[in-house]
Amino acid sequence: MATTTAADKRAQAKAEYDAFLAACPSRRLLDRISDKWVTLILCALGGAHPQGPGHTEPGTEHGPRPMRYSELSRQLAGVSQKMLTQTLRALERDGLVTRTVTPTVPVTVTYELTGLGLSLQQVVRGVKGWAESHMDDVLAHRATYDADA
Amino acid sequence: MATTTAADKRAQAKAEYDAFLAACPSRRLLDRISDKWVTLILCALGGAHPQGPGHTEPGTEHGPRPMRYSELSRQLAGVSQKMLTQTLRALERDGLVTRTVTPTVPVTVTYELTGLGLSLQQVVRGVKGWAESHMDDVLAHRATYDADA
DNA sequence: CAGGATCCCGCTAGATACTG
DNA sequence: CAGTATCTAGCGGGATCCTG
Repeated sequence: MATTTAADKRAQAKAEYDAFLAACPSRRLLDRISDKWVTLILCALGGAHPQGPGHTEPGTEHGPRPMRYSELSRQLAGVSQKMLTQTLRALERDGLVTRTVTPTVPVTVTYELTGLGLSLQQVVRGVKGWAESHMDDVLAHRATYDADA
Repeated sequence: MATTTAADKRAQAKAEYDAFLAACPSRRLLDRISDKWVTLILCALGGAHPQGPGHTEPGTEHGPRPMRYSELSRQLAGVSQKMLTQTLRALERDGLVTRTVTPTVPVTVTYELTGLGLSLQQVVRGVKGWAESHMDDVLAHRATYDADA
C-alpha cells in the first residue's frame, strides 16, 4: 500500500472507534470516564498543576504524586467508601492508576497516576476547571430560564 | 485595595468554587456535565472541527451548526427520546444551547451551541477524543488485569 | 416532526456493619 | 488503615403510548 500516508493513518485511527455509535466500545469507555468521581480522583492524583507552564515556582508546584486511600477519601469530600474503592478499581483495571500495597502494620496503600492516566487527567482537569470557572454564568442562565417559565 | 493584582483575582476566582467540596454548586455542575449524552450532544452540535487548526480545507470544515431534533437523534445512536429531550432541556436551561422553534407544518425545532456551550464543547471534545484514541490501550490493560486475577 | 406523559425495571449510590 | 459484605431506597433510563 504505497498510498498510505501519515494523514491516511490518522484518518484510520480516528475512524476506528466512534463514540457516536452505540455498539462501539469507545461509547462505553466514554460513559466510564464521564463520571464525577473519575474526574475528581484523577485531578486529586494529578496534584495542583499537572502540566505547569514554563517556569515553576518551587513549593507551589507539585505534579502527579501518589496518594493514600485515606488522603483521597478526605480530599473528595462526601465520597462513600464504596464509590471510592469501586472507582479506583475500575481506573486500575483500565490502566489509569496503579495500586501499591506496602506491607506495614497496618497496611499502607497508595494510588498513583500512570502515563495513560496522566493523559486523561489533562483533559478531565479541563472539565473540572470549566465547571468551577463558569459556575456563575450557568447560575445566571438558570435564573432567567426559570423566571421565564 | 491597591494590592489586588491580576494574579490575585485569578486566585480568587479559582477559590470561589471548588468541586472537591461536596456542598459546592460546582460539584453538582460537574456531575451534570460529566455525562455521556452531554458530551455527545455538544460534540454533535459543534460539528467536526470546532477549533480547526491554521489552514482550513473548504468542505472538510464545518464548525458549530444548528441541528434538528431528528438529526441529533440519528447521530447519537441509541439515545432514547426521553434522554435526548431531557438532556437538551438541561443544556438549554444552563445556557449551553439555544432552542429555536420555527412554526412550519409540522413544526421545526433546531438546537445550536451558545458561546458558553462552545467553550464547554472544546473541552468535552477532548474527552470523547481521548476515549476513541486510547481505546486500544485501555483494552490491553483490561486484558492483562483480568488475566492476573 | 418533536416531543409530553406514564409505567416500570434495574441497578447503583449510599448507609451500615464487619474484617485482616 | 483500607477495605469487603450486605441491604435497601431511590432514580436513572428505556419502552410504550399519545399529541399538537
